[in-house]
Amino acid sequence: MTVQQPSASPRPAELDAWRSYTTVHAQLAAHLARELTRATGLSEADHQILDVLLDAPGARMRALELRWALQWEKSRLSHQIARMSTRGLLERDACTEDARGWDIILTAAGREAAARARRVREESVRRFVLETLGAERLAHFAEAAALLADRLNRAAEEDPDCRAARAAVYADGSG
Amino acid sequence: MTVQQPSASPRPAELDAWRSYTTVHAQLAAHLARELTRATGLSEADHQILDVLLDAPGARMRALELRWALQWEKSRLSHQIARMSTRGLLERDACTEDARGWDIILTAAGREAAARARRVREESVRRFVLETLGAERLAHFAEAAALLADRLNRAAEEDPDCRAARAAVYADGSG
DNA sequence: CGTAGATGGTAGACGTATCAACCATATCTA
DNA sequence: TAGATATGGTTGATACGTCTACCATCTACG
Repeated sequence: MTVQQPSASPRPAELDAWRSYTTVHAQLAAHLARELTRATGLSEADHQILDVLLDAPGARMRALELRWALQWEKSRLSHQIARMSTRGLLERDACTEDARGWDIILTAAGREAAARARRVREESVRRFVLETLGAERLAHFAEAAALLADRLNRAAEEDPDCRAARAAVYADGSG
Repeated sequence: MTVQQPSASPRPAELDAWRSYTTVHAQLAAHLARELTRATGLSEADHQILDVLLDAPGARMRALELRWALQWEKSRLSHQIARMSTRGLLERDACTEDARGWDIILTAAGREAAARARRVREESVRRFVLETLGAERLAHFAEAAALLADRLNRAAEEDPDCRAARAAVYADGSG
């Protein structure tokens, strides 16, 4: 019979699932970012950098390592660090092992902001994500994320021009 | 005994799961956006607008409806529409039902770009997401997204100041 | 050694996202 | 009907992300 639908497209259900998923994800991310900003004055990007540095020995880390941890482009990191250091959250220091590189260090203010931001974010994630999905579903998410990370790494190998996923991705769930 | 770990924090596993998930999601999104841009010259934002309009009757829709569908802030949509109309992808037309509003219409070029972008994106999602996760796991994603959407709507009701999720969210999986 | 290529990081330009302030129209209420 | 308030949309400032080009240093290989 092949009933042709008037104007609606015959979109596969899977793609609709993907679309609704991405929409909700964007909203959730926006909401969490807004909560963070209201509570701490920090942007999402600020928080990500601070949070990684907070766990680094001596609150110090090479820019390169930061890039690996966050999977950011080098230009993005460079700009972000420049902005944050003018705000006194971190400092650059010469890197001994490679004269091209820099060590990034949390200032006292940065350390405090990082700790505060972490608390706020943990609270938000607990309240919005954990409570809603439960630990089990969240674990499924992480599992799926690991699969996708593998896929991205494979793509990066096949197409070296694709910088999206060049280094190993932090998604194996074991730190 | 209480063996205190040297410098590593006692982060709950769930929060690590969340972090690795968000990192991978960001990477995947970046990768898909890059594929789209390379193939069509369109940004992710362009694509989202075009894709919604493509299914609208007459390829015409009120800006307000676009905002609902995409869950964007009005300022964001306004800027984006301004940019896209200078590129000839869409046009504004007076709205008959409310003199404050505007109808947004795809131009011929916009319609073509929208169709092309949709094909490219579907290809990418199929190749990266569907193939990797499988339909079942993706359905779980959509299901989880629906839960999160409910949670966001609830938050929006409780706190009217939170514009993040004011209107109904497209996440019930049934269009 | 010395040169060629790769790599860490920076700089500027441009597109994009958010916030706050604003204008015009709509709606509600006295 | 008039005034108060809410709402659709625009504007400008600012922060953010990406791209391209670039500089300095490192590494390989002659």
